[in-house]
Amino acid sequence: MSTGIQEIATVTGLSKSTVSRALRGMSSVADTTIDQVRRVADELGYVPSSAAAGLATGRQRAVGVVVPVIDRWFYVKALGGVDAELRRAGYDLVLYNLGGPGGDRDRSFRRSMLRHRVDGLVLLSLVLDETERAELELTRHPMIVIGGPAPGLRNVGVDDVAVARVAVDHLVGLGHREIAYVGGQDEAGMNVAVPWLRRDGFTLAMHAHGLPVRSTWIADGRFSFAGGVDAGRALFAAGAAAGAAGTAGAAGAAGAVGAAGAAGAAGAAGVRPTAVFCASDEMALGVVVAARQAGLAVPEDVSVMGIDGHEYGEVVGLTTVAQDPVAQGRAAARAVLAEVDGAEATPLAASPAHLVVRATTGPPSR
Amino acid sequence: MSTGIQEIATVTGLSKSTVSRALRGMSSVADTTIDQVRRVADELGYVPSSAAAGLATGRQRAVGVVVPVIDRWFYVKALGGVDAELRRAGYDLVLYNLGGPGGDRDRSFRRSMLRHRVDGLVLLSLVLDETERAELELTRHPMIVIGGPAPGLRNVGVDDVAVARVAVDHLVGLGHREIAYVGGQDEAGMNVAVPWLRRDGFTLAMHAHGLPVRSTWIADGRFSFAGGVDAGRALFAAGAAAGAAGTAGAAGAAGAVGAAGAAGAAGAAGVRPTAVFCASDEMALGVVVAARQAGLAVPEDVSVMGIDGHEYGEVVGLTTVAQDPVAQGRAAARAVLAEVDGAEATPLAASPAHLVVRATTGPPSR
DNA sequence: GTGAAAGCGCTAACAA
DNA sequence: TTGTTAGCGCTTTCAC
Repeated sequence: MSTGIQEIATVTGLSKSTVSRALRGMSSVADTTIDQVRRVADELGYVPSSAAAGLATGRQRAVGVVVPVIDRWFYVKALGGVDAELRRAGYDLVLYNLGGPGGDRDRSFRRSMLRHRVDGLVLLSLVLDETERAELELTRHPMIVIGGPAPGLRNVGVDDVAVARVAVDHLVGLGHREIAYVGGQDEAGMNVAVPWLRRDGFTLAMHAHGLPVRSTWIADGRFSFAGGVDAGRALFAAGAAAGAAGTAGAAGAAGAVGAAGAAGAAGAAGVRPTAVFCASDEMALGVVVAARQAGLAVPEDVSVMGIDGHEYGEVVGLTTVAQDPVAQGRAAARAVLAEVDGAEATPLAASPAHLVVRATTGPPSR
Repeated sequence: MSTGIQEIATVTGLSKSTVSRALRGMSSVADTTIDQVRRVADELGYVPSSAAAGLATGRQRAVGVVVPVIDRWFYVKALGGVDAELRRAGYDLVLYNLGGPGGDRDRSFRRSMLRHRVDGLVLLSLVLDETERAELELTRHPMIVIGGPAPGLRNVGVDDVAVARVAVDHLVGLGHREIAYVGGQDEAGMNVAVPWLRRDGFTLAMHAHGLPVRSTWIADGRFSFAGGVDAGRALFAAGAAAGAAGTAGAAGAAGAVGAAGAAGAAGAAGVRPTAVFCASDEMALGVVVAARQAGLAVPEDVSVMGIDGHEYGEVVGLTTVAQDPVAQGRAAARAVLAEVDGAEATPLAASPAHLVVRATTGPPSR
């Protein structure tokens, strides 16, 4: 096809090797030679072949990122972080999207999927089964997971149990005792560990404070905005009418957006919680919408908080325990890259997360 | 390193060529041979080398996707669509993220970036300058852009002017005459064409209805949620106090979320628009928040609509002109794939978009 | 239906 | 500092 290293060699009268070295700017080549080669390469419109280089070196200068689905805030952010670090190192990023539960997860994992196209792998929040692990191991690539801990693999991520504790502590510190939890499995994300860890963290923290965890206050928000709305509706169905009249005027603002009929949703019987802790900001945002639809003022009637540090939450004043997925992505990328370069696989520290108190949490009114 | 085609050959007593053919299931190979080869390959844990195959065939079975930034709703969705189609075809997806204005766009475009690692390219909403175009052309890869039309390249995307017209028609049909527009350049997205086209479409449609386009009602929402909030605040600053008292009770719901101080923002002097048309749902969502913060009921005091079909908008009842970025991604991927396979580059039809009337638009109250 | 041999475009010893 | 010589692991004529 097009121009190869050979052409440059003939044009310059140099050998292929020298051209190759010059192109890579190796110090053993005369500066003048380098310049000349570069110039000729430019004139000829030379485009290097990563396949050839890869074949020769055994290094593809690319790392793969496996995501359960892409359209999730956390994955997108983490992907961005991985990407930034790879770009810095001159590595390409090959995206392997499992496409959710509907996607042919099995086939995707067929070892041929990897085909030695990448030198390492970053797995986003997945828990692999034995077969999958085995197939991946087969490629002998450095691997690291972002998100939940995975057996046998190094991982970067926050301490989910601790994060949940921080949230509960905040709420309890404000005076809340009736705290509901919105979590649930992220079916689409196929992430198993994180939801459980956060929920366990919630339960543990509640127990630590001597507070009861009512089963009717553990709602499923499917880790999505819409799921959060649903969970909120269920949670607030019980005492909706009461709260509305009391504070609607005081809040000073009204929003009719999609409010119709919300109060009619079926919900847990009994009293309404004074605070709702959500395992993700997207769900928390949904719960806030549900609260408004149910005629409840936030945080006067009910406090709501999440986990993540989502941009929308910032704009809207959502209290949260913020983590930094971009940094996690970068850290993961650096780790694989280091391992690709032969470094020892040292254990990784938990990523930081910190409480960000904004406008959706406050002391309970009763 | 590990197992190659050769090992399988020696173990089975066949030749490399036959093994190669068998592995690819070519019809010229005996079925029994195919089975045998496959079995041995499995036992040996054989992993094909895409680099070697690529070198030999000149085909990498991978296509590159160039995005200005990844963390934008549209790009993520489109990326998902491209990915789905590529996976179907057994192609890998190499992600080239320009990383926004801060990212070294120039360096990224260096032709060596592409290195023949991919057989084709899908460009998300970018307008390239001459140099960039030239460098990309150099690789002689089939290319297609998603989003705005780009000179000299095929593109898939909605007819932005028409979409804006549909929106304006809807609003005018409802009785609105005082319509504001929230658009602006998406600096991060580095997309030039689309914002202009939508704005032009808005202006054109307004003129067609004989309606005035006030310059103070053309606000910059930076194509983001936060930008939408800012734009909305500016737009609503003028008549905030008046609207609030009138409808707060009627809306039946109150939200205190981050409401403090919004009314104090500087805004355009004069009267408030009765409707706001936003060039994206994210901005529209922001405008809705700003309206609520300004004490305005939606759609009683002001109608708001966007473009996109964002999931959040659905939950929240946002009226919009929905497009399908996933389908656009698929279409683009199919087009490159076809061209990679030698098909003629036939022109692509505009992608469909349709009005989705929900709860944020209604007749004007004055 | 299978084998032999010649590369694909580059890098990497080893010489010079 | 530069050139020579082998491959890297696969596909692909062209024979058999």
